[in-house]
Amino acid sequence: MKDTFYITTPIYYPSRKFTLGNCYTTVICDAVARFNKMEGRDVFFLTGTDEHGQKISASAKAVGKTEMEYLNEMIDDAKKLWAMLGIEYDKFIRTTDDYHEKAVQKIFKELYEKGYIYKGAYKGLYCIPCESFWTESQLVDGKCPDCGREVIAQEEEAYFFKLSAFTDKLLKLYKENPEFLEPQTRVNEMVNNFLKPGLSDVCVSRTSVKWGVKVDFDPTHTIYVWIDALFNYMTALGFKSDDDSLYKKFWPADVHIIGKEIVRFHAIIWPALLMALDLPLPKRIFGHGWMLFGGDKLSKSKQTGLKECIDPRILVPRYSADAVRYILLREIPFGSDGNYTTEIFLSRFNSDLVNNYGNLVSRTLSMLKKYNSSIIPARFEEEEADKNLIFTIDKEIENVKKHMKNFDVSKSLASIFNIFSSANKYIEATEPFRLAKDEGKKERLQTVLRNLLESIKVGSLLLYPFLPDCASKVLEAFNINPRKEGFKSLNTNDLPVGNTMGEVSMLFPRLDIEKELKELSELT
RNA sequence: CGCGGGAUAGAGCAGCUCGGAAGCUCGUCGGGCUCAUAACCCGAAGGUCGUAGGUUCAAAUCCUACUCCCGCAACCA
Repeated sequence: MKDTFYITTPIYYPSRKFTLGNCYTTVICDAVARFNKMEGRDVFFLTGTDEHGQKISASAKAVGKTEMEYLNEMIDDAKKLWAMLGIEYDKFIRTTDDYHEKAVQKIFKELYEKGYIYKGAYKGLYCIPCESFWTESQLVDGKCPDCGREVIAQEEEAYFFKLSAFTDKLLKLYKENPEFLEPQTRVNEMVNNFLKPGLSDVCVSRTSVKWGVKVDFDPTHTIYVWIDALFNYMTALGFKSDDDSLYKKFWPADVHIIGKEIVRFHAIIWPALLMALDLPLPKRIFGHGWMLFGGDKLSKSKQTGLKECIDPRILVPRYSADAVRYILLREIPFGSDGNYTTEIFLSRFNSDLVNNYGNLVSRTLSMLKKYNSSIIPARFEEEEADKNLIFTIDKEIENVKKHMKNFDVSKSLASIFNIFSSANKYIEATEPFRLAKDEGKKERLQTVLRNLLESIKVGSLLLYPFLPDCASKVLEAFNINPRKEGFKSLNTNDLPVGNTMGEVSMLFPRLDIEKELKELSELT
């Protein structure tokens, strides 16, 4: 039986249109999912939306729509966005899906029956006109952050989950499984901030929130976010439904990729809930950093008023999905934050995609056509420069595999582009354009061309999970279908001698950065 | 003394675990090449490695104190 690989994005909250930040997480997952498919695993890639809670009701109301009308439009937009970016998910779960709601009710009841959920009182600061509870820190000048009116201390009946019972078990989990939560710095944060002081029980139902899943044995209560949202990772596979074959096949998840702001819920509440039900825990949780825009996190409320044009709905049609995927995957270092500006985006586009990769493909195929009628040549005697190139390629293949085990997409891309860069240097070292002028150097010329083709083939295969469109285009010229063949040709010596190479049209057009900056600023 | 991360060339970063001649990418300047999308290759300039002390033959790296920036701080999606 094939290895399985189950990977998830968080379920995003559609209270506003999705941002480049949401795209970041999703594109990482897509690249990791595709990479694992290429390595031959049976992959299941889940994404979706968290559709309950007060804010959804409020957002719907603000535009004069019912919750479902509003949500359907948002989800439609989200799915279009994922299609635009080439996201190939296997399932899109919505927490308003019928099967999910039913499963959540069963899970809630089971936790209650096992004694992990009990009834208590939720105390908070309440704004009567907004019907919302706020915490001390959320208040603006001591008033409701939404409407600016006075809040009053109030309490309501609520169910609580006995999170406090899991402090030691979680400490043990982190200690025994250093891979469970990464990067390591997130573990320190969790341990120092939450586990060492001891966990408190968390509120898992509300009577004041109406838009959500009802507690079936106590319908004045709505199940609050934790249990509703976190269990999507299992209900999406049919957990607690009539057909749980996917659940049996894929759970536990190989990795939940999440943003660092929700590490706490995934690394503390989620495993505790699963422990309470004696269910297997996800194998790994990876909390990535943020894409910063001029030093700020792109919160949904800050979308407007930015100088940069950061709307993927504008950037993708203008520069291609691959270009946007590239900047997202390349610019943010492993696990920490990274800066985004339009200049960085455009300059990486030109220097990496156009000059390094695009131009390498273009100059190589042009020489092959001129000097060898586009026919794939054989290798003859190997020289020092050839050995160095092949050595670099073999080394980088291993590096990419190693980095991808740790979800380090940025370093993986750096390794891949090092192959292209080495190939460009190899051209200078071997000067095939000069060899072509000397009849006696025909074999040498063929060897050089062959090595260049192998470099491009290997680099493009590795690149496919990250930039599927341009890589497919190049691989097509080699008559390779990555979807079918995976990494079968991931070596430097299997191109069939005598086959004719296909043509590759320009992969990325060179951009005039000044002009683009000007035009983009006019769009915003 | 709440917790964590950061401060290294004009910009963005690596190096710090296990001290031993300061590195990468982009930008700038000079040169080369001509197969290529004015691209590619080579070279150069540019840094008191946040500040002040300490340990050491030797500190970006270890220790102490301090300054500044960022995130988190419990029901925030």
